[in-house]
Amino acid sequence: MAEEKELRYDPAVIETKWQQRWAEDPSLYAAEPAGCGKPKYYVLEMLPYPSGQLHMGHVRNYSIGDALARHMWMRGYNVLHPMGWDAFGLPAENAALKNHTPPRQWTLANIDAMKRQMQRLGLGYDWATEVTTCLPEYYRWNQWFFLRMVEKGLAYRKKSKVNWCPDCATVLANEQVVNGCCWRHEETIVEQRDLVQWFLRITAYADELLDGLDTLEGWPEKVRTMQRNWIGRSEGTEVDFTVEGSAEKIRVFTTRVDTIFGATSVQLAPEHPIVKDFAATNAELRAGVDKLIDEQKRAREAGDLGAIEKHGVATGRFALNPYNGARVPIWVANYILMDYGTGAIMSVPGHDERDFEFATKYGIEVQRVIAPGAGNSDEPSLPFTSEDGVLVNSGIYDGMSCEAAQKQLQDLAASKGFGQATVTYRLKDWGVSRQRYWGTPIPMIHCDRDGLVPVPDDQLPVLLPEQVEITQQGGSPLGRVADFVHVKCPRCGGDARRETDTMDTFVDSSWYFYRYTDAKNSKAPFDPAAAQYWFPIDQYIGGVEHAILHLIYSRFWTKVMRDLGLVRNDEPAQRLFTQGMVIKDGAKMSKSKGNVVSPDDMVARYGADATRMYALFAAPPDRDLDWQEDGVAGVSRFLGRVWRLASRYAPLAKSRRGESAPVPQGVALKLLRKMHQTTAKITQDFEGRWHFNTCVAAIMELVNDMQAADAQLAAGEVPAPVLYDLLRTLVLLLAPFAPYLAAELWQAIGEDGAVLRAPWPVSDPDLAKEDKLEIPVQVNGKLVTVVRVASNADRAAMEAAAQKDEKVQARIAGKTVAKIIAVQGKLVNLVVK
RNA sequence: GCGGAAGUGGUGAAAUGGCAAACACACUAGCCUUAGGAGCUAGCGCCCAAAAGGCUUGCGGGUUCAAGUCCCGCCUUCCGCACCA
Repeated sequence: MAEEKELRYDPAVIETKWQQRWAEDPSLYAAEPAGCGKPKYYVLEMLPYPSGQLHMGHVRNYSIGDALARHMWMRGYNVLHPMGWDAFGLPAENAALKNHTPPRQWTLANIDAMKRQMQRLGLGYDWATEVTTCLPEYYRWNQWFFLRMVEKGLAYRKKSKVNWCPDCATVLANEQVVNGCCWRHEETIVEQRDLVQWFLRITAYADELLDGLDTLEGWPEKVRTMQRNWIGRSEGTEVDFTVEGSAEKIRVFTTRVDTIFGATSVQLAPEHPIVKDFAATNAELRAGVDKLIDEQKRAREAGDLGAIEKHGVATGRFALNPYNGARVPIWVANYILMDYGTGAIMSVPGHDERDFEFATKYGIEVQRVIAPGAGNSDEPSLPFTSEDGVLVNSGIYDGMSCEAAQKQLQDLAASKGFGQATVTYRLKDWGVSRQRYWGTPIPMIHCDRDGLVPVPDDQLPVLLPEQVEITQQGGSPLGRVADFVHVKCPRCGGDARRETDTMDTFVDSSWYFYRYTDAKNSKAPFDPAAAQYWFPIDQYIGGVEHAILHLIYSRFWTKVMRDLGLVRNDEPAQRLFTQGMVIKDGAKMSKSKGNVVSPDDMVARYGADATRMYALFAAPPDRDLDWQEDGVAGVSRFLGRVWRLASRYAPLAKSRRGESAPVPQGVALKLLRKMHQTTAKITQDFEGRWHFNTCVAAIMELVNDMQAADAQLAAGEVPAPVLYDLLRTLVLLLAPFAPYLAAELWQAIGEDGAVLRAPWPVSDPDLAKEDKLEIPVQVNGKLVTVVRVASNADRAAMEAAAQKDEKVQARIAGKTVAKIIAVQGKLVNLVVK
C-alpha cells in the first residue's frame, strides 16, 4: 500500500524544515518594545555553563520554560524569553591544560555547539538578547559594579581565613564549600588558609535578605528555609568578662543572658587571640591548645564539626562576671568556633546541653538559675533549656521571666558599658577573589605611594589578556603576565601593579538577567527604563542546587543595584520554580555514575518534540524524573498517531472549514465535549499546578477518543467544520509541548502564520458539560453500582435512581435505610442498619 | 538531633474528602505487513480453576455517611541544616 508509506511520521524531516524557517525569522521569539500595548511576561531559565554538551537536566529545565513561554505568547503576552552563557570558569582552564586550546576559543566553540543543540530542540529564545559573560562587553560591567561597590564600602580587602581548594588552586566562598569539600570537587577537602582577599559586604543586607524572604510567596518554601538557615540571624547579648589580674576583657556572645548568674566558666575558641597570650608563658597550655586546634581543623575538614568529641583545657586563669563579680575559670574548648559570635562564650551548664556535657566531663560546677514558671513547683532535671520560666539564684532578678530579665540585663550592661544587645549572623561576607585566569579581572591597582587605586571608569574594561600560559602553579596566572601587571598609577602616574585576582563567576550570574533587557548597551549595564519594564522576572525556573549560591547572591546584587538607583524592584524574581532532578537507574544522571543519556542521541532517534514531551510527561516538573528510553519511544509513537490522524483528515476539514454546521450530535458532540474538557484542564494547569504530565495525558486521551471514532470520521458522521475545530484545537493545545509538530500541522490544516501567534483556545463550559453522569452508589460506604442520571439531576432524582437499582435493592433488603447522602453530580451513599 | 519532601500495580505515574490505579511503559494473545524500534485489536493490581465474591494506596490508631487524601503515633527513603553559643 503505497499510500501507507506516505503516512509515516518523520520528525527529522519536519523538525529540520521548521528549524530553518524559525532561524530565518527571529522575530517569532523576539520580545516587543515596551509600548506594544500587551502585558509583559518575563520567563527565565537559569543559564548554563557552556561545557559543550547539554545534559538532560537542561533539556528538562528548558522544556518547562519553553512550554510556559509558548503558552504565554498564545495568551497574548509580550514575552521575554532569553538565553545566555555562564561562560567564565575553571573547566576552560583545565581544557586549555589538556588540549592546549585557549580558554576563550574552547568556550566560544562550546557555546556554538550548545546553541545548535538548543535550536535543534526548538527552544524559542530571543537570541538578539543573548548574553555571554566571558566577553568584555559583558564583564566590563562586572568591573563597573565592583568599582561602585568599592565607592560604597561594599567591596573591600582583608586578610582572613579562607577556604582553599587544592584542585581548583583558588579560594572559595563559604557558599561553595559543601560538607567541608569543594562544590566542584566533591572528594576534595577544602583547606583553611590565611590570605588577603576581596570581599563583598553581603552582610550589610543580611536583615533585608532575611525579611525579604517573607515577601517571596512565589518561591518554594524549601528554598526560603534554606536561605533563612544560611543567613542564620540570632539575637543576643555581648558581655565583657574581666580577666582576673589583668586589664584585659573577654567579650562573650550569648542568646541567654538571663542565665548569666549560672555561668560557671568562660570558654574560648582555641584560636581566640587571648589564648595566645595565656599560652605564651605556659608550654603545657600551648601544647593542649595546639591539640584542640588540630582537632577542630580535622573535624572541619571532615565536614563533621557537629560530631566532634568535646575536649578542653583549663587555662589556670579566671574571669569575673560583671553582673555579680563571680570568679569563674577560663577554659579553652574545641567546640567553640572563632568565626561565630565573639569566639568566646559564658558556659551555663545548668541551662545548655553542650555546656552541661562539657561541665560534667571536666567536673565544672552546675547551677540552677531558671525554674519553671509560677504554678509549677517541680524542679526539672538539669540541663533545663526552656526559656519558659523564671529566674532563681539570680539576686534581684529572682522571679523575673526570662524575657524580661534579658531586657533588663541588656539595659544594665549598656548603661554600665560592659555589653549590649547585638545580632549575630551565620552569613559571612562573600569572598570573591579567585586566583585564576578565566574570570573578570578585578579593576584595582596597587600603588606603593597611593595604596589601592580603582581603575577609572573610562579605562574599563580591564581586558583579560589573551595568549596566557595556563599552568597549575600556585598564584594567579595573570601575575605572570608582565604586560598586564605593570601599569601606571592612575593617581600619581608612577609605576604600579594591577590586581591579578579575578572575580568569582557567581558575580557574572548575579545580574545577567538584567542585561537581557538591554543586551547591547555600551554606555551602561542596561537602561533602567528597560529593566523597570521587564522586572521583576515573572517566572524563574532552575535547579534547587543554587538555593544558597546564585539565588542569594543575585538577591543581594538586586538590592545593591536598587541602592545605586538602577532598578526599583527589591527582589529579582517574583516566582521561582525548582524542577526535580533527572534520574536513571536509581541515581542522578552524571558522568561519574556512567548513566548519562545524551539529548542529541534522543533527538536523533525520536525527534526533539518526543524528547521534550517525554521530559514533561514522565513526572510532574517538581519531582525527580526517571529517564526511560521506552517512554520516549512511546511519546514518539503517540506523536506519530497525531500526525497520521491530522494528515488523514486535514484535507477534508480544511476544505469545508467555513461552512456552518448543524448542532453537533452523537460522536461529534462527544468529541467536541472532550475537546472543551481538555482545553479547560490544560488552561487551568498552566495557571496553577503546572502538572504538565497530566496535560500531556489529557491530550493523549483526546487523541485516543478521536482515533477510536476513526470509522465514524471516515464515514463523515462528524461534520467537516466540527472536524476542523477538533483538529485546530488539538494543534493549539499541542503547541507548547511539541512545537515542531504543531507548526507542521498548523500548516497542514491550512492556517497561515505562526501557531504561536494564534490565540489560546477557550473552553466553553456548556459544551464541556456532560449531559448524562455516571453516579456511583454506595451502601454503607461500599461501592455497589453505578447509575446513570441527567447531569442536572437534583439530589432527590439521584436518590430515587439509586434506590430503584436492583443491586441496591438486593443489598438493602430487610434493612432500614437510616440516612441517604447524596452529593449532586458526585455520588449517593445509603446508610442502612 | 532539627526541618522539609516522599512512600500507590512488574515500571513511570493519576486521583478539589466522593467509582483507587487515568495516561503511558513493559508484558501476553491475536490480526496486518513493505519484517519495523511500524500499525491495529484485546487482555493486564492481588486472592480464588472460573464466576460470584473478597482484598488492596509503608505500618498502627482516629475523625467522617465516605480517607491514598484530614488528625495522632510509628517505620523507611531522599534532600537540606546540624556543638552557631
